[in-house]
Amino acid sequence: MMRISEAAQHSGLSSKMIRHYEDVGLIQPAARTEAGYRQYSPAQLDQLGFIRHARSLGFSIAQIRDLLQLRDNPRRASREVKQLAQKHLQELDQQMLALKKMQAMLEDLVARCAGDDSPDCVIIDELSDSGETGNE
Amino acid sequence: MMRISEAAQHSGLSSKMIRHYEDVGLIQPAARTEAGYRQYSPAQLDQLGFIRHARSLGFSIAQIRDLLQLRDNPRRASREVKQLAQKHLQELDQQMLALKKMQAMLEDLVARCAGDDSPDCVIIDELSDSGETGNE
DNA sequence: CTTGACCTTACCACTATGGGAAGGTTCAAA
DNA sequence: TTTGAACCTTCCCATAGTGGTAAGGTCAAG
Repeated sequence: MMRISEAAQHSGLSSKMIRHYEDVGLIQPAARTEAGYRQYSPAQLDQLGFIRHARSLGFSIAQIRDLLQLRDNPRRASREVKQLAQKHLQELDQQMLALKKMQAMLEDLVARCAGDDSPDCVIIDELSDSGETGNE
Repeated sequence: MMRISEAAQHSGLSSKMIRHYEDVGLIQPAARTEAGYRQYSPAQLDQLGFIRHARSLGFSIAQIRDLLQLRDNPRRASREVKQLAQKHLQELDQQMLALKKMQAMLEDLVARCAGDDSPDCVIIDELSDSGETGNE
C-alpha cells in the first residue's frame, strides 16, 4: 500500500489530480489509514496509470470513465472500445481542422504584414473589418 | 446607439459575452440609458467586431487586450502587431503538435484493435501498460 | 518536544462560454 | 389602462482540468 504522493509519482499524476479523480467518481474512494491518509493498492496504481495514459491521449474524464468500465468488464467486445477511440479520433480531427483554419488565416495575415516601424498593419486592418473571417 | 442584443447580433458575439468582456475589462463599460440598459455606439460595435474576429483566430482575451491597445495606438509599429500574431502562431503550432501526437498514437491503437465481439483489445492493453505513452 | 515532511479538507484561480433565476423596463395590442 | 411579450439588469452555477494556498492533523527522526 502506498500513500498518495507515492502513488502520484508512480502513476505520473499529481496528488491533487488523484484526489480530484476520486471526487468526481472516476476512481473508487481510496482506503484510509486510521489517521485518514489515503492508501493505494497495486491494482489502484494500475488504474491510475491507465488514467494517465488515457489523459495523455486526450480522452476526457467522461470517456475515461467509460474506458475503465470496459477495461474492468471481462465480457466486453473490443468493438465498443474501438468505437470509443474512433469517436475521440473524430474529435481530435475536428480540433485539428479548427486549428488549421486559424493557422491558415493568421499565416496569411502575418505574411502580408510588413512588420516594420510603420503603423500600417494588415492584421489590424482585417481584424477591424466588419467582413467575415472565413469561419462558417 | 444600439442595445446589447442588437450589438450582439451585429458583432456576432452573444450578449452574455459582451457583458463578460466588459466585466474583465476588455472593453470600456458601455453607456447606460436611464433605466440602466447598455448602449453601444458605432465605434464600440467596431471594437466588438474586432474582438470577434480575433477570437475566431484563437487569440486569448489577454492577447486581444494587447491587440486592442495596438489598434487604438496610431503610433504603433506594425512590428509589434506582427510579433503578437507570430507568438500566437507558435502557440497554434504547439497545439497542433500535441494533437498530432495523440492522433498518431490513437490511430495506431485503433488500427491494431480488431473491433469485434472478442474482449481482446490492444487499446485497453496498451493503456493498462505501465510503460510510456510517447509523451515526454 | 520540536521540526519538517507529509497528509487532510476547503476554498479560490484560471479560460471562455452557457444556463438560469429573480426582478425591472419598454412598447404595443387589447 | 392594463397586460403580456420581449427585452434588460445582476448574480449565481456549471462546464473541464489543473494549480495554488491556507488551516490544521500526523508521523518519524533528532
